[in-house]
Amino acid sequence: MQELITDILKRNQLSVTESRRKILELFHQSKGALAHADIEQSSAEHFDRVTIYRTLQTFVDKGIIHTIPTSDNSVRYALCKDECSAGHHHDNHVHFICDQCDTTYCLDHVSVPSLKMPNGFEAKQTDVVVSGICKNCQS
Amino acid sequence: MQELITDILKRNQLSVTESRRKILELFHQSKGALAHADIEQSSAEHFDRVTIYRTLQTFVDKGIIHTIPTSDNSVRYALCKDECSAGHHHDNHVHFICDQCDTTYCLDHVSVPSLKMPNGFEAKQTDVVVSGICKNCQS
DNA sequence: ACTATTTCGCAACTTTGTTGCAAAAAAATT
DNA sequence: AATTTTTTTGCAACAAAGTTGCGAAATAGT
Repeated sequence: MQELITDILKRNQLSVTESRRKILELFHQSKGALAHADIEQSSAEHFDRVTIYRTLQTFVDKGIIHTIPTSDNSVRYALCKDECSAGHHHDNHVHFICDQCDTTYCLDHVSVPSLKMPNGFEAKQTDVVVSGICKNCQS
Repeated sequence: MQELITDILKRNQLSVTESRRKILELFHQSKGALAHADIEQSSAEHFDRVTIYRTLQTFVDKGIIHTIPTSDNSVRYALCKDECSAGHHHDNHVHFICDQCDTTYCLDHVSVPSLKMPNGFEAKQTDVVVSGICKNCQS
């Protein structure tokens, strides 16, 4: 695991620091997306708030993670797939947010349908966020 | 115009106050969605920040406006269509945000496709936000 | 091992959103 | 139309979220 993490950082020309390794590891351990607060409250480790903000921004810039638009407008981040590269995200999959446990999933195998835009509108990116009950919360 | 505004407020059992009339009027004058800051910086009128927050929340509760999920996670509001009622929004249309002028449109005639969820996931609501170039920014 | 560069953590600050409460305005009542 | 009741407003104070500058510390390059 440690080697994978270090490798990802190096591939993206980032200095391998403890904060970056630990935060990236959190993403790899987590099933769903993480918010800034999730990382800050990570009991194992204490990270400075500013360091978290800067690390997340760096990862987004490098295409390691991407932000997920949520209906309650809170910022969440999830790992990108391999196709993403610096400055160029290809996250055309659907996101799912559970109403009960609030976990955010990337549904990699549900792809975004292409929609016909009205005259004059040119679509460049489509974000789809589905909410409902996830597989762990089904009674 | 004033009568329409007053009528909407009365239909929703809201006291007709100056702030509510003016803010609701802003929405009716605007082509796109409005953020809190747009209303606060409305040159014509000065509203207290707190009043704006509370008025927007009231309008959302009554089904007069709805929030739009954006990829940059800023909160925007737009007028609901007639079918919306208190506590029960029916905004299953697609939203469009222009990369250039940042205007947010409700594409009322583009409906949200239904997607097949993976086993165990139960979809309750689907939000679609398309970004690109709007009809006013085409060169 | 030493030097140059990058990153971190602290402090201070800005922006965004919330809560309690007295004053003002709107609605209901007489 | 005047008075009472209810609702809403605006202020202050606070809480949360995010940003910036800068010296100290850690990482990378030689």
